Amino acid sequence: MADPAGPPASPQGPRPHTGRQRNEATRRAILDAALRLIADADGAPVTVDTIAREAGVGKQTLYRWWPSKGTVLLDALTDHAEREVPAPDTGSLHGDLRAVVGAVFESARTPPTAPALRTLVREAARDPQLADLLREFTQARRAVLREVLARGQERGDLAADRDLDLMVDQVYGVFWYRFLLGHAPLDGAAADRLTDSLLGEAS
Amino acid sequence: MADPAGPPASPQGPRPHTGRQRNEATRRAILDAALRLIADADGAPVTVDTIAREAGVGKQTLYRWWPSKGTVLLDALTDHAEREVPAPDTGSLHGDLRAVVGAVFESARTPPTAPALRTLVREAARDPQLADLLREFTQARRAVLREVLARGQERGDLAADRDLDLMVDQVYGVFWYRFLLGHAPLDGAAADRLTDSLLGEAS
DNA sequence: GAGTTGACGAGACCGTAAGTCTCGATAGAG
DNA sequence: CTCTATCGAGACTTACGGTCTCGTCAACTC
Repeated sequence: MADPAGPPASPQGPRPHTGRQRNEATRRAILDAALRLIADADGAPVTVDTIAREAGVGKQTLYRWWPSKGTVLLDALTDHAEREVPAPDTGSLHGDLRAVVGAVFESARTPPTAPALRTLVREAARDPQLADLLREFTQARRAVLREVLARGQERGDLAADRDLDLMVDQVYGVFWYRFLLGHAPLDGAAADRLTDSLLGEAS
Repeated sequence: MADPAGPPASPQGPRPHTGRQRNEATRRAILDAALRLIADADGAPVTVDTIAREAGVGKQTLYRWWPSKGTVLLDALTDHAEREVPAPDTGSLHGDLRAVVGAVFESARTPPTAPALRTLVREAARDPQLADLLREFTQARRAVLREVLARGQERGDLAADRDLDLMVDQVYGVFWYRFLLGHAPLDGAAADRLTDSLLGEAS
């Protein structure tokens, strides 16, 4: 009751906050350093000590705000990447599908996203918690693709008995497979052919 | 993996081999222990010390014959798995493709292959040399699938302009994607639908 | 302004696991 | 019998994620 000038929207807090406050510049420095290192070392492991030193920060500062190294890396990536994935609307299923596939493929070619993703997947192989977060991160992108397919099915551009989840997995399966192995390109031509293949249209 | 001491057909060898010889039982014990541990701990990391202790063997004995932990694991898996992958011949492209896809999917359900593969991929994420070996291991299986598709294309069951490499990647992409994420089944029904999807046949 | 509180940089410290080194014992070849 | 390479055992080194401590410093309260 004795806090009339306190922060608003905090009717429950027994004590709002005293003491030194979090330094935003420090947060940025850590995220920037992480992204820089993650992008430079393509796939190579990035250590916590390196991030802290690069950011000019103590390790404890890092662990005060993030529970693990993986969450820092993921935060650094998502902070840079767009959280929103716009669903295309070109009027035709073929056009929409081609747009989404192209956008997915494109994301793997623009640094620093590509090397960062590679590093992140490497880390996720050892860190189950990070693997969950990464799944959640990709969920939005999967949902957009599935939405496009469902719309096409409603309009009758896609057979009613097609397995949409399988089609989504065909796109993301090819994407990750080629992205991680690097044995075949993920360019526009590949996007064209995959789109045609999925819709049963031999070009 | 390492068998440089071939007594015959060695006109160049300055000294054939003196001293105590390699104990075959020891080799088997290591491989068996590795496979057992790899299968039990589904995806969980398997340490070198554990393998050595389980096999009743010194660590140095292990490192005398294998250059790294990953190669031991891969050797344990390939020693168990069939190196030869028979190409099916059902007479029709659809039948052959369905058979290969089904076999690929099936391999992920029979222990100890499935958990071993999972562990191996985890290790490969950190060990580039193991990643190469794993790629080489899967190469034979990819080749079989591509062969089936090429045969179908020659017979005219598949449009001449279809991208066979992309089709192979669709199969293995879906396989690995679902195998590692586990968000969707890899059963016979999925194999049916994937086969139909690839051949443009709405069932 | 004085005092309290919590963030800060720095770095010692711990646990774990891959890989190396050493040692005494042992087994096959000559 | 001797020479040499393998064996089991385990100490040791290195690397890294994560924790703990310490002295300092900034923001908020009284």
